[in-house]
Amino acid sequence: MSAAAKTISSLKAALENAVEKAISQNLLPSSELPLFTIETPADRSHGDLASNIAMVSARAFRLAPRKIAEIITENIDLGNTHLSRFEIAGPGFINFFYDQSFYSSVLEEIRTEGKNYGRSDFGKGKKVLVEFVSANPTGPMHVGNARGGAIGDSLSSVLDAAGYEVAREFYVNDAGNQIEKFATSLEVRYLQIYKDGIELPEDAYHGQDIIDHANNFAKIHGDKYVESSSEERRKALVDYALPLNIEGLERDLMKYRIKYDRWFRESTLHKSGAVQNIVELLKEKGHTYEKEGAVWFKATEFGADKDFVLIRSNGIPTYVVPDIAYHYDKLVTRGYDKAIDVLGADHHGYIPRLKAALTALGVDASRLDVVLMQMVRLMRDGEVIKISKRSGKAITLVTLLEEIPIDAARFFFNLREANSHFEFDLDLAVEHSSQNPVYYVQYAHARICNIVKNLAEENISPRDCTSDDYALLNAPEEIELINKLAAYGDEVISAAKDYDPSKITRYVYEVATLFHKFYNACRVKNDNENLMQARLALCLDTKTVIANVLDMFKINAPESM
RNA sequence: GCGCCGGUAGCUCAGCUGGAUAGAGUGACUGGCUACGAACCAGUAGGUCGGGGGUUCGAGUCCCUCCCGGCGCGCCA
Repeated sequence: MSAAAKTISSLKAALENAVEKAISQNLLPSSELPLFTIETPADRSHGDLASNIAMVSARAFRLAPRKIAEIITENIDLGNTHLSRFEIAGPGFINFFYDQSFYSSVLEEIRTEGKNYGRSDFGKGKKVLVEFVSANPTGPMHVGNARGGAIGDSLSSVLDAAGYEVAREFYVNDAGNQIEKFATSLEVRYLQIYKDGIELPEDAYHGQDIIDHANNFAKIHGDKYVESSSEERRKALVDYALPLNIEGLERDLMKYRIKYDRWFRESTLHKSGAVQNIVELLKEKGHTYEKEGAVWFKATEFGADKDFVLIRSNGIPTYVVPDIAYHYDKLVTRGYDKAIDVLGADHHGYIPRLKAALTALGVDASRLDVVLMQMVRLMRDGEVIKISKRSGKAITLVTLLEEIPIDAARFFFNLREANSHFEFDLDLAVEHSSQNPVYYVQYAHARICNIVKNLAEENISPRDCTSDDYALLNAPEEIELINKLAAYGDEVISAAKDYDPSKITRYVYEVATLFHKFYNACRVKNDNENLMQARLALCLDTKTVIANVLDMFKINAPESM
């Protein structure tokens, strides 16, 4: 447990003991203590930690909050809490202040833990499967996938740091209707090379990539498939193009520094009979009925807003069935404790259905969590770029990554919480990339490396510091920076709890801000050797925290820039 | 029509399970390199937290209602 977390839990115990003691001495009436909080006030003049214990218990003890606060503080024992001073303020807050031992222990902790600083066993090794991007292999990825990729990959890393056993997975939709559409599109484009008057259907894929596939296919096989059966032709085209597309997805995501533990093929669920099995299971349990030749699932009995079709009247399952089978596979067959899906907000209506089906199958649906991601609005020249899949004119992930640095893309797409509507300004990301917040953070890291280098050239190297050395760090800029570094472990846990890795992006930005302020206010190199070493230690600890975050998010932490 | 998400400074967004004077970046204006990198820092200006009710010691945060924007509501995926 980090020094910060330890202090909070010991303070909580001290407050509870003080109340107990006061009750036993009849200073407070015997009554149950309501839930109270301990938090870090926004304004540090209100202490390092503040509790509302006196205010929330005013009713229970039938005393004025400030009076209760007095009684509690008269009976509190702050030994071993890293807190020495307190004051009663405002409507009845009790504000506590760290003593010097707190700062020393934080700095010492970071120095010893190094790369492990911030990691915890909060998740207790629970197995979680994070599925993200899972773009259709029928075409290139778009900007929305860039956001999904950054969020999913970063979330996985955060969960890992918080003590979960994490696997990353990409679900490949290599079966079903969209593959048929893919086949149709390829077929038309191929035939168009040799014949006139063949139109591409409105709802087919209109992108240039389909035309390229058809042309390349024709270069290899010529007109061999023009006169063959449509079935044969479509199969040959899909067998040619689909693997290329899947390889492309893998390659492009790798370029984006995303490496999956597994690429899970939808087709394996069909081959293994898992899809059919789901329908059979639901039928056996009596959760289905037939209507107009189709098989329906009684989803309303399991919390969904309406029933839905499992097997169409033409005998083909709807897309939901393989999805149910896939999640059943994650949670039951493979036994993950949690399945987390990062999905676009346009899928939100389908989540209750999926959960209803899992419930009907006897799976605890709360084991499936969904991180909904709002759409990205792409801006250029102050105007929204409309994403049109039909025309194939969407900005692809590859194009985007050619235009902006990977570091910037990963940082930028993980800067805003998933569930917020997000505007991506291409002009800013491309033309003014030096203003991108990622450079601000990287610059802090590079600055520290530079300080260390300069001192080394003067034969000054870091040594172990004593608590007396650390005690010299008492400028407001120094104290604030240490406080921020101390909070890292809790920030990771909080981000893991909320499935919100963007909190850590914002956190590391704040660390950089406080470092830059410190840098401008306090010179590391100075005449007081002890102070210089203490500041050097603070620099190195800051570097550790920044590097840990950037490594976690697979963003470069440069020594110079 | 029903459901989900959002509406906080000119713009883009934070605001932890309701807590003390609502924050940051960016844009505007003003300062700071003969000192460890100015890709930085300091300062000024800018707010009826979409509107209106309610809950309580206390509301940007919870409840109700209305307005505006995005997305869903298929035998598409």
